[in-house]
Amino acid sequence: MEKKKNTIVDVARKLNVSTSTVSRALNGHHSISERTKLKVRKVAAELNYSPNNVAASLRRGKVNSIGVILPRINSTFMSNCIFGIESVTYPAGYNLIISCSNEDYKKEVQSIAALKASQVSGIILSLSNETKKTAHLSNIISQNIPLVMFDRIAELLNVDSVVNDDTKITVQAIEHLHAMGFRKIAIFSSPTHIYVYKNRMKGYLEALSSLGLTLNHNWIIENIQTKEQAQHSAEILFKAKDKPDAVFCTSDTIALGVIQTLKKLGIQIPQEVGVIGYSNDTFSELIQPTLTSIEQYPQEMGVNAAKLMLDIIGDKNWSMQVHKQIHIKPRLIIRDSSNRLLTE
Amino acid sequence: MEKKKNTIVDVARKLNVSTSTVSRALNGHHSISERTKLKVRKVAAELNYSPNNVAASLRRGKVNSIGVILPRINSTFMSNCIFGIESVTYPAGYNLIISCSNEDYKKEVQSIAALKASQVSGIILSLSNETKKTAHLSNIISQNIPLVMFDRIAELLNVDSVVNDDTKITVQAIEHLHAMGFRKIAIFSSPTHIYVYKNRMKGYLEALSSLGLTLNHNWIIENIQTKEQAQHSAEILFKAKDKPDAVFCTSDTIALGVIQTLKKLGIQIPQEVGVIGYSNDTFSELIQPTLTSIEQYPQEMGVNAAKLMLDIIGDKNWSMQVHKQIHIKPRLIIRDSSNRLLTE
DNA sequence: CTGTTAGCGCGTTCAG
DNA sequence: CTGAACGCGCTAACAG
Repeated sequence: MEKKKNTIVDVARKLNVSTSTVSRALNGHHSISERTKLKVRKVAAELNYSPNNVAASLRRGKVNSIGVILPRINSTFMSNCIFGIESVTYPAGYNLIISCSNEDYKKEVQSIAALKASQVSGIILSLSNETKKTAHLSNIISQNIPLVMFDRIAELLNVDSVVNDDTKITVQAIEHLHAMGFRKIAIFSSPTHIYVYKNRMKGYLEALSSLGLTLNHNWIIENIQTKEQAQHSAEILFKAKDKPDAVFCTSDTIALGVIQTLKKLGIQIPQEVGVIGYSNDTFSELIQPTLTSIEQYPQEMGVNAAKLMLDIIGDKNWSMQVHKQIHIKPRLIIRDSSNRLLTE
Repeated sequence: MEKKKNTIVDVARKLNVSTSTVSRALNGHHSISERTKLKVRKVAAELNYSPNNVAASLRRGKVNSIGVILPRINSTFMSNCIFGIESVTYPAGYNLIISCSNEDYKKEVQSIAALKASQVSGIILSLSNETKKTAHLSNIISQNIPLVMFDRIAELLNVDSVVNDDTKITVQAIEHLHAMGFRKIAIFSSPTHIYVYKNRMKGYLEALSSLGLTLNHNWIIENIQTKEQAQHSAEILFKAKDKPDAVFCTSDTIALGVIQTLKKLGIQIPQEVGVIGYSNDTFSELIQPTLTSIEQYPQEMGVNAAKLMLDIIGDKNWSMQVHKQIHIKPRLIIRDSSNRLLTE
């Protein structure tokens, strides 16, 4: 019953060859005859032999796994990123060790340490909300462990990364609102110390300035993280005297909250107020009114982050000094919530 | 620059102690004085020493990772399951190696082999659509590698598992339709060779029989996998003479397709036709009409699958002969798409 | 409380 | 084309 697992020694013994021969045969070494390879494979299968990657990794000094640390795992955006990453790393023979920081700085630091201890070939990372220090990342870099960041990157750190052109697409979104006749545009944003939200805010401000729209500080709502917070802030804003006529939101969830509040207050969308979201979540084309949003191509982001990682791992002359940044171009998807032309 | 990583030997040398002392100190062994522990930790930090888990795992004969194989990774249901799993395995000190079978039998088999080679402590699995043979699983079991299945389990295999009471909740859903006055109830189902769909179909048939409703074979649509297929089949069904007055769908995506077709055909929901989905996807409460659906508590399923796994791993006298099955009770969430009382 | 010794399973020299 | 010998970094006996 409780027989021990067969090792390479068992296979070798049964064939009366050395373990080196078995090792080479199973790894497809060219200096082994086809006949021997066949025999070895046959016996290995008979014994239900499965190579011990732990031992192999120790010997090789190299592990076939890549670590991934994400702020969340159960969001449309992030799960599609993972999907993209996996589609590249799996065919390349890498395991994916996934860790979720839960937007918690401490857990992010611990996860980094755990992955480092596991000797992963590299780490793909998107920062948690709470991460403001980056010593844990500098540490990784100084140890020559390949690091690729995506979406929420650490701007000041010199690493390979995959990002959206958040600023540019936000400018485009605001221009679209302007073209639809909206002039009093508010923004509901998640915390702007985070790279992507900082850039969206930047785009908002740039667009307002270049379009000659007045900037009203009461219309800049930051630190919105949940639908409930969005509803709350929207209720206050739209009951005030000085109301905006459009809201640019840095996520679809926020936009959903805004829309729900506007409906509750009996405000017509988009006739009275236009709304734009961000991320193109599944529900955005299903709600009433359908939500104008920004497609970020998360799967593509994952694919590119993984490719970048494989490039680094495979590149013997990889220099810490040179870094690539891949820009994935997002797309503004215009739907009813901002489209006055449809209704007037 | 390219200095080699510090090992336990470097730490020991610097302190003029043995490697065992360092090892024990860092692992919190009780027979080491606090003073020594402190000194060791200090020097380890100075040298930026990070233990090599690969070597430790080889020595211990035990790896601190758990493998997870899922048919998909970017679905609300599955990503919430992962979230639940991670919330249990992380605090217990396990890495999560995630692999996506992409509903492909071959990839599932390969992933099993890869995880086995990685010496994972156990495997948590939900079957791919295409999996009909289970030799790869029997193999795992025969090697005493803990296996926990959830949701789409292999019924004939004797393993620990976490499931919903699909049959019972489906009966309840059909009874609800009956209570709302629907009598001609159709079913749109994904392939019924898969455990969960088989049970939903079973519940449908049981309920029809016990309620004394006539069973019309034209109203049993199987093998629906996508929204488009659902739309197509709904179009045919609702243009036919012999129309049902309600549709029970085995997923929200299918229900969405049905609803879209009904709207297109100008059929009133729920006045003329009632619709029920399955999974309680985010969009189900956001569409028009809001969709009656079944909450499966995916996060709970993940949590329980992970707990089951830790139990097995921790249990020295674990017997292959005894298996637990945890039932997560789903909940019928009644919304407008089936609720005639609201509208009549 | 600490040190010595041995070996986990494999891949890779170096010899033939 | 194949074998012998070594050691990757660590932990667990055993010994003091």
